[in-house]
Amino acid sequence: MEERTHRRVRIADVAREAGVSKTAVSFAFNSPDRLAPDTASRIREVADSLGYRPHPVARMLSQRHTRTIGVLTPQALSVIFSNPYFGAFSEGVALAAEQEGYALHFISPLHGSLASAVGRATVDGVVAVGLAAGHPEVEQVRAAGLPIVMVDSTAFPDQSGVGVNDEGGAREAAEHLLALGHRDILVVGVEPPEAGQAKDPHGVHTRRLVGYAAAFDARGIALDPSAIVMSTSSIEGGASAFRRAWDAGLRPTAVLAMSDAIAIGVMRAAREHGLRVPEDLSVVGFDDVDISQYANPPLTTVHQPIREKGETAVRLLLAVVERRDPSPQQLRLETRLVIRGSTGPAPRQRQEVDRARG
Amino acid sequence: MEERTHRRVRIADVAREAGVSKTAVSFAFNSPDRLAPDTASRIREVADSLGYRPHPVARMLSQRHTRTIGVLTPQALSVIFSNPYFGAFSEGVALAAEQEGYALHFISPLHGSLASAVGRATVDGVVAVGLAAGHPEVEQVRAAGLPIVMVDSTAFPDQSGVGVNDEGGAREAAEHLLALGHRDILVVGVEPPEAGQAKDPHGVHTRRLVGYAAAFDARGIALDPSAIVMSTSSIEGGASAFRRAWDAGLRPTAVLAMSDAIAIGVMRAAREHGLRVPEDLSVVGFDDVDISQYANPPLTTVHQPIREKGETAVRLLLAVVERRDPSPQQLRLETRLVIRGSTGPAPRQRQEVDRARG
DNA sequence: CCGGTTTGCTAAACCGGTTTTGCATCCCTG
DNA sequence: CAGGGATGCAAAACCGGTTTAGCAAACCGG
Repeated sequence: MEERTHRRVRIADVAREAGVSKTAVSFAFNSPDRLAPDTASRIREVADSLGYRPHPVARMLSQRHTRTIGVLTPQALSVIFSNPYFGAFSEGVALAAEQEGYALHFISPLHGSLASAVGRATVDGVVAVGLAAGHPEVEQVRAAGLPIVMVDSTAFPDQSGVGVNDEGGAREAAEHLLALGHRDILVVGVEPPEAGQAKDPHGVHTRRLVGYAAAFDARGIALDPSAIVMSTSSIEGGASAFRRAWDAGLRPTAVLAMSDAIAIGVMRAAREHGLRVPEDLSVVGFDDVDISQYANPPLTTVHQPIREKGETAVRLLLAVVERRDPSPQQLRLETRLVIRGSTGPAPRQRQEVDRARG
Repeated sequence: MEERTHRRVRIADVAREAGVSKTAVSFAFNSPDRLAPDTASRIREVADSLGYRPHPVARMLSQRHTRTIGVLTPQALSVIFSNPYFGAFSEGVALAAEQEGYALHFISPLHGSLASAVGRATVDGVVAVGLAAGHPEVEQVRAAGLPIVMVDSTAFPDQSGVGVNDEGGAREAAEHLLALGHRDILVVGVEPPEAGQAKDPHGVHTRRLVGYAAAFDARGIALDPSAIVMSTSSIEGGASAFRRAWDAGLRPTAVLAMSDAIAIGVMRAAREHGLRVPEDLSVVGFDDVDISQYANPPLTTVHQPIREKGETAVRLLLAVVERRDPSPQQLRLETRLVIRGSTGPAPRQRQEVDRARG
C-alpha cells in the first residue's frame, strides 16, 4: 500500500494535470458559473480521478470562517456526556446546527485549562453553558471577537442569551408541596460542579431558591436555612445529600430537589431508610429530563424545554454570526410543573411527631 | 464599543510593535529557548498588551495537524445525544481525548450528507461508531489519508478496531433464561437506525443473534425465527415491538432484548398487558447502561465496558496519529451477564397453557 | 469595422501563522 | 589573533486554499 505514503493531492496538482490555473480549479468547485461549462466539468473529472479533496483547514483560513460552532462548558466532557440534561441540551444544539449546516465542536478544559482550549478552538461562535458572564474564558471569547450566547446566565447587553423561568417553576413546585400540607420541606440545591467556580449571585441555584422562597413567603412561612443542603447534580449526590440531612436529624415530609438526578437519588436514599414515596416522603425534581417519567415512582418535576433552549441558543448565535440580525436578544423560555407520582399529601402522623419533636 | 469593528491582532502587528520579525514572535510563543530570555519576555509583554492570540486555523495549516479527533456517526447528532449508550461512549472518548490534549469534533450528516460533513471536518483522525467497514464515508476518510478506528465493526487489516464480545455476552444471557426454565423466548433485535444502511452481516445485531442461537443449540433447542422481532433501540421502540408480538399472538415467558432501552420498553408494555416482571415475564437487556440499575425492577443485562471502549478507541487512534505505534490492532473487550431483578424462574402455568395452545 | 462589453481564464496577492535557511555577532580556544 | 562554533535574530519559503485585479479574445450593436 503506497497509498499510505502518498502525499495529499493539492489544488496545484489538479491544475497542472488539467492544464489550467489554480483559480480555475477553485472556480470549478465553488463558482462553476464563472467557467465555461465544459472546462468546469473537465476540471472536476481530473480532480475526481486524482482523488482531490480541498483541504478544509486551508479553506477555513482563506474564507475566514469555519462553519463550526463551539459549545463551551467549564466541566470536563468526560463528566458531562452521560448527564441527561446535557444530552438533551446538546440534542437541541445539534438539531439547529445540523439544519443550518454547522458542525459542532465541544470546548472543554484541555489538560485542565479551559483557556487554552478556547484558544485552540476553530469556531465561528460559541454557546456557553454553565458559565457566569464575568467568567474569564467568556471574556477571552469576546476578546477574540467571537460572538457568544450565554445559556442560563445573565448576559452582557451586547450579546444574546437564553434562559428559562427558574423562579416561576421553582415557585410552582414549592406551592404544590405547600398545598399538599407539607411544612417540613428539605431543599437540596445544586452546587457548581467546579469548586473554583465562585457562587454566581444570578446563577440557576439562586434563581430557583428565590422561587421556592417566594412560595413560602406567600403563605407567610419562612424557609428554614438549616433545611437547605447542597449536592452535586447526580443520583449519587442526591442520595448522599439526603443521608447527610437524615443523619443531621432532619425528618422532612417532602423534598424540593433542584434537579431530577438529585430527586432520584433522594428517592433511593429515602427507601433505604424505610420511607415510601410518596406516602412518607414527597419529592419534586427540576428539569424534567427524559428518564424522569420512567422513574419509580414517576417523578413530579418542573418541566423546562431543554432541547428548545439548545436550539434557540444556536439560532440566536447564528443570527449574529451570519450578520442577519445582530441585535442581541435575551430570551426566557417558560417552565411548568408536571405532577406525577412522587408527590402526595403530607402524612398526618409524621407531621405531628415532628412538631412534637421540634 | 469600537472593539467590535477592531481588526484581529496578527502576528505581524506584534512584530512591528516590538520591533522584531514575525519569526521572533513565533519563537517567543512556541520555542522561547531559541530567543534571548529578555527578548522573549519583551515580545510576550507586547503581545499581551495588544491582546494577541495566534489564529488557531493558521496555526493548524502550517503545523499540519489540528489536535482534534473526530467522532463519526451515521446518525444525526440530534437523535443520538440523549442515547445513554452514546453518552457513555462519548464519555470514554472525551476522557482519553482530554488527557492527551485533543479536542472533540462530532461528524454527523450535515444537510443530510455525511460525505460533505467528512470533507469539512478538520481532524487528525476519526473514531467511527456504528459504521460498517465498507461504508463509503469510511472509504472517504481513508482516501483523505486520515487514520481511522472502527468501533463495533470489522475493520480493515491496516487499521485498528475495538469491539466487545457480543456473542459471548448474548450466549450467557440466553443460557441464563434457559436455565431458569424458559422455553418461549421472544428476541427483540436492534435494527440499524438508518434505513439506507444495508444489513451488515458482521454487525452487532448478527453477532448477538449468533450468541443467542449458540445457547439454544447447546441445549438442542431451536431458536424460532418467528419469535424474532426487530425494533429501533429506544424505549418506545421496545414497547411497540412487544405490543406487536403480543398482538401477533406470541405469549413469551421471557424476552431477550438487544439493548437496555428496548428491555425497558418491553417491561413497560408488558405491564400494560397486566404482566408482572419477573413473575410473569423475564426480561434481559444488553449494554448495561447507567440507568438500567435504576429501572423497575433493576434490569438483568449483559454488561459491556462502554466507556472503556471509547477510551480504547481514542488510544488506538492516537497511537497511529502520533506515529507512536502505527501497527494496527484489533481489540475485543469482555462482556458479562449482570443478574438483577428482571429475571426469574419460568412461570409453571403459563408455560403449560402455552404448550396446550401451541 | 470600430469601440465597448462580455466571456473565460490567469497571475498575483492574501489568509495568518510556522519552519527553513542564512547572516551577523559574539565567545572560545589554540 | 585567526578560525570555528554558538547564539540571536531576520528573510523568505511554505502550508493549501480563495479572491482580486487584469488581460486577451470573442462578441455585439451601430
